Amino acid sequence: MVQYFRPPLDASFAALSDTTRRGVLEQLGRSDASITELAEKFHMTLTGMKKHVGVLEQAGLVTTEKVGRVRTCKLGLRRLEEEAAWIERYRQLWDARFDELDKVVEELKRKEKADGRKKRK
Amino acid sequence: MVQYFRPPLDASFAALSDTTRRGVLEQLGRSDASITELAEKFHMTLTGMKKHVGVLEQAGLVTTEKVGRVRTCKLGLRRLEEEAAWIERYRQLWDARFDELDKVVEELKRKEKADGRKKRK
DNA sequence: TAAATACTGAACCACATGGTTCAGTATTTC
DNA sequence: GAAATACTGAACCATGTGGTTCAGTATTTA
Repeated sequence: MVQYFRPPLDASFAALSDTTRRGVLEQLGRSDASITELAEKFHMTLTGMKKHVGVLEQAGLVTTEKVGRVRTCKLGLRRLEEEAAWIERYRQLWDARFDELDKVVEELKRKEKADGRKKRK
Repeated sequence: MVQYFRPPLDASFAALSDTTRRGVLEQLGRSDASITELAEKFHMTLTGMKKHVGVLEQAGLVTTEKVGRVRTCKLGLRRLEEEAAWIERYRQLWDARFDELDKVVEELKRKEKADGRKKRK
């Protein structure tokens, strides 16, 4: 819970690596909610949900405000831009890498053919 | 390390939540590498790197093959499509949500003005 | 065949995670 | 003012994480 400092991408990807927390984000995308409401929706104790919200808050994905006895949770400022960008970059790398491998395979096939011809000659 | 079963998004986001592992993916995007090579590049013991590769492998992000005494690591089949899609969907939710809030704020401002006029009347 | 290389598995460490219960405190509500 | 509500913090639990060391095994190389 303390999590003194983690690179932001580490923290947000870690926050996203739990089904419940992704669900909470989706829920908050539809409407703000109190800890109690979230705990009920996700079949969990208040304390348990509070911890999840804490993780999301640390990652900048959620902000909360307590008014009276109710703490209301909303989406935070982080819009997953860096995360989307990292993944996009990776996908480009991946595509390039597999294209390259395809070329190598093609090259091998061509050589094989040439070899076959040589041998047959 | 065992990780019997985790929803795929859980596993891949968890795999991405570590700087070293993201680095390994970027490296493998440039060229395949042995465990030893990766361990050196990331200043870590062989055993330590082997664990990271294990996590990436479980998440489908890396595949490995051992030939002789060398285990070679390459990018796996998972291209982060579901991950990109989840994040994209979230960003749309986020935008919609904040547009909505903007409207609410506008509405409040308009009412305030109207109230002001009433009181002054 | 001896030595070097490359990995592997077990065991350990400190700390994080995802949950719980229990015992509060602060705020409403009746 | 008593009771209900909403949260909070501490403590606990089992398991996971990110690393290590140490003691192997298997494969090359000289």
